Amino acid sequence: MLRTKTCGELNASHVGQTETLAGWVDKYRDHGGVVFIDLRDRYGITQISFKLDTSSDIQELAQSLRYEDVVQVTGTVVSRGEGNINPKLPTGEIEVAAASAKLLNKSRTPPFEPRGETLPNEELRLQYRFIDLRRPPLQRNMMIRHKLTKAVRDYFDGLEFLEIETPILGRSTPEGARDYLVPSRVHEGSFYALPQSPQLFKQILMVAGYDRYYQIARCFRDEDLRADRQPEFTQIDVEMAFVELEDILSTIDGLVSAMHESVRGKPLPTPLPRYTHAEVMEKYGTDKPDLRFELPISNISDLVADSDFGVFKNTVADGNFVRGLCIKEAADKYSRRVLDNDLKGLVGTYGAKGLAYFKVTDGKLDSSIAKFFNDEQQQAIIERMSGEDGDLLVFVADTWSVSCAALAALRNFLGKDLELYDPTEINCLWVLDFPLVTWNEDENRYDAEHHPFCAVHPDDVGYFESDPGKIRAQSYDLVCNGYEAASGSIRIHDPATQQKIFDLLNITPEDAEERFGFLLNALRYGAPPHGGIALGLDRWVMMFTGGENIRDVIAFPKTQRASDLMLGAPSEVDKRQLRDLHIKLDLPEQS
RNA sequence: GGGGCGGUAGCUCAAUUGGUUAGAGUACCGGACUGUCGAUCCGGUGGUUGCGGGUUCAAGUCCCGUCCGCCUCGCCA
Repeated sequence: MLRTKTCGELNASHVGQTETLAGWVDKYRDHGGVVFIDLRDRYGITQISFKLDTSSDIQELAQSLRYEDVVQVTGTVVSRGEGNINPKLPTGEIEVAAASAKLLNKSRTPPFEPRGETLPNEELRLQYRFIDLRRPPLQRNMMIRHKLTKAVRDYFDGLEFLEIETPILGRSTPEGARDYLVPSRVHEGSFYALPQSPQLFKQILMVAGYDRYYQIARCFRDEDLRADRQPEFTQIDVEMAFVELEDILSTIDGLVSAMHESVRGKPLPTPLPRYTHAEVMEKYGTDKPDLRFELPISNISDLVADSDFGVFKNTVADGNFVRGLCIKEAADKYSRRVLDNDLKGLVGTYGAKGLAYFKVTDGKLDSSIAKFFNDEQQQAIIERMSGEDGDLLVFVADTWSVSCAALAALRNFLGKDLELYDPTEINCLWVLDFPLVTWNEDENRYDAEHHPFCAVHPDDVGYFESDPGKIRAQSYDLVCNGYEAASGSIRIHDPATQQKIFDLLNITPEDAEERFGFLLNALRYGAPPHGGIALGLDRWVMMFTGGENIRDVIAFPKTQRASDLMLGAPSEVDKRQLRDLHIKLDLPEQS
């Protein structure tokens, strides 16, 4: 070893010992006769002092050290003594008085310094990811990620789950997200697809008798990116046989609690609260509400159907909805300009045509449109929304889905802007009873809400012919801090029911055989009842680190246009490679 | 595909209504300094203002196009 200790572990108890450290120059302070180097590794920072009269041959080296040089230092651990202690460092009571030192590697002047408080733009950080990753905040994120995955493995190991890997080179299925394709050299003109998830494999593992499976699985989806979405990401993938919905939920309750304990030192209270899909859509306008704060949506459609305010009245008459939020003590928080521009603009991105608002003043509504509502209507609205003087009431009048999307977005904005919650809290809830299918207006057919292998709620089997939109699925989402943090379902385990679903989704038996034949075939050979779930590991790490960006919890993430700025990927390839694959490019004309 | 924000020294930023030689901090280079920890002090180097056009006596600034990064709508079974 080139070191005897790390830069984070020396303290007053080591005084007098001779130790060797190795690390990066985090900071240098050259006083002529004495040079101080803050030596950094991922364990911490230790100050090295070079007294230049003691040994002249290290003088030149000590004074030549610059940011990010890699050095090895041997010396005596000495107490810094009164007045020289640095309380900001865990190692601040001591320093290593260098007796000898060796430059292990000189660094070019780095484009930015890991210790800097102001970060350079993200383009540069991604290009020099190896320097960005030296920053203590990112190192901390990687450590939290490690802790979480270890907690996951320990938890499942304790329950006799097997960790089983599934292929990366798979087969394309037209449903769902766009696939990443890999051309086959051997099979001319054919392509593998990278897995969007190990969904079909894990079901087949159940048929194969591996009744408790998990995997920390890489998944790939060729869709546009977001702050919480990368083209390649990691799922904690779980499947269990001989279980019912309740068993999955309680297993995952335990997992999430164990994850929380591993990072935060204490378990989460379980069982985690449960809501129905209908309930959260009504109350929060989204299937992934952030319940670190309340701020519920109220529906006042019935109260304003007969008002003189045309917008509200006509909306209700068209069978649509007037819904809104009561923002406590916010009457003076947002100016008319902010309401009319910023907040209206916010709901506008979700299709809302306007944002109506009132202040509650002297027990009445106060705004330019208040005159269209009589006393009785005003009182009813205030009462419905539990309004009090000083509150701000805001409304969106639109279709159900637009009012949901707009108010959910507004609610999230307000929660953050008004600091309605503790940002370090981890708040989880289950959302149950999703609809099995949703009507696709464009394609004139039903689409699977979760995926086509999802079992039906036993009470709703009767709706297949009468009203498929009413069928509830045996599916469940785990929502955490407003993110979809896990999603799963009990699966269909007999081919006949599976075909019934395919019929509903307009997938013919021939289509089904073509696309999922291998699964259908497996189901015919003794498939046990089974179900599972997948957790988005990156998002969980992000929540536990308190971050809002998934790139900060992935060692080598991609940009919004899915490129790796460090690697320069994707890249063009050699003509010969294309020839081997029988691929000819047909690129759009460059202007 | 749509909307928004950004790109000026290695880095973080500034630059009035379009007007002198594009500045500051930091880094870097040289010098001074024996107790600093954002060390300090003195001096210096460093610019294709993302790229390409255009308007103008004059463009970092205005116009058109384009590239890159971020946020977002659509998209993500």
